[in-house]
Amino acid sequence: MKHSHDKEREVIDRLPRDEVLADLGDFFSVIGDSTRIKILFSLSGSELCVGAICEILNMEQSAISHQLKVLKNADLIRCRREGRTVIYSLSDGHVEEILRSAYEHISEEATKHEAR
Amino acid sequence: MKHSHDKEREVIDRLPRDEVLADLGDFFSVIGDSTRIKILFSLSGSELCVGAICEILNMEQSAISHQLKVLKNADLIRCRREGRTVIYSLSDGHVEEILRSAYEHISEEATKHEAR
DNA sequence: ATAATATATGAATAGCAATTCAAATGAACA
DNA sequence: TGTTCATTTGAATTGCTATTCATATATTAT
Repeated sequence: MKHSHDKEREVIDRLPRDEVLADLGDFFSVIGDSTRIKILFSLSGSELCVGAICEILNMEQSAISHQLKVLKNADLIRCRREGRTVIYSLSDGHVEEILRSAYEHISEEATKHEAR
Repeated sequence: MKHSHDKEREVIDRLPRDEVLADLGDFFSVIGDSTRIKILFSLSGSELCVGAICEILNMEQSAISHQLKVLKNADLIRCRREGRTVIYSLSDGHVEEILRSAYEHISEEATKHEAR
């Protein structure tokens, strides 16, 4: 007969490595902030300079700059300088895909709740 | 000639509603924690009772219970009682899809960095 | 009813993270 | 060079959150 802890062993064995799990957590916590989510959605479809993002989100420039740095460190966005302005854009399409997928998930949950 | 703020107006107009953005932020911050990520991965493929999750993550029961509650409030997992044990499982396949998609994103980023 | 097992809950603590404020950097221009 | 505009940076503050500890609830067995 199987030992009672065999099942747990198996689960542990097919868990991704700790480093990967930490990276995943980091990734999601970066996009798990409404300010950064807004920035990402703003950048999806159009690159923007810092000042424009400030006006769109109606937030102080310093706050935006700090958050842009977080997004950049996580490789979710990139930037290029053009004269005195710095223009930010999404670094690849993967982020948009994940946002869209989660957006659908949220929408489904919402309709489920409405149905009650 | 177009007013310089027209572009920003357009971006604002096609931004999801504030409530949706907040929900998205909440969703990602729920899965943006390595403990909760581990729980979700553990539950993907096998339902588990609280005690088993504690052993798998090697964490105190109370900490696990608190995090299970967060995941349950976010509708990411559900549970049923069976005798004195409570068995948790993922609430739908959407979560696994998002995890997998992010997992791929992380992996790609990792290889990009190695290539440098 | 009492004990034992499994899980949940509430309060407290400690660490982290978002924003603000003040100052610094970088680029264009007079 | 000095000035202005656009953005970044660092320090300080404030609010949030994960964990721990102690306790409560629920289920089963004696």
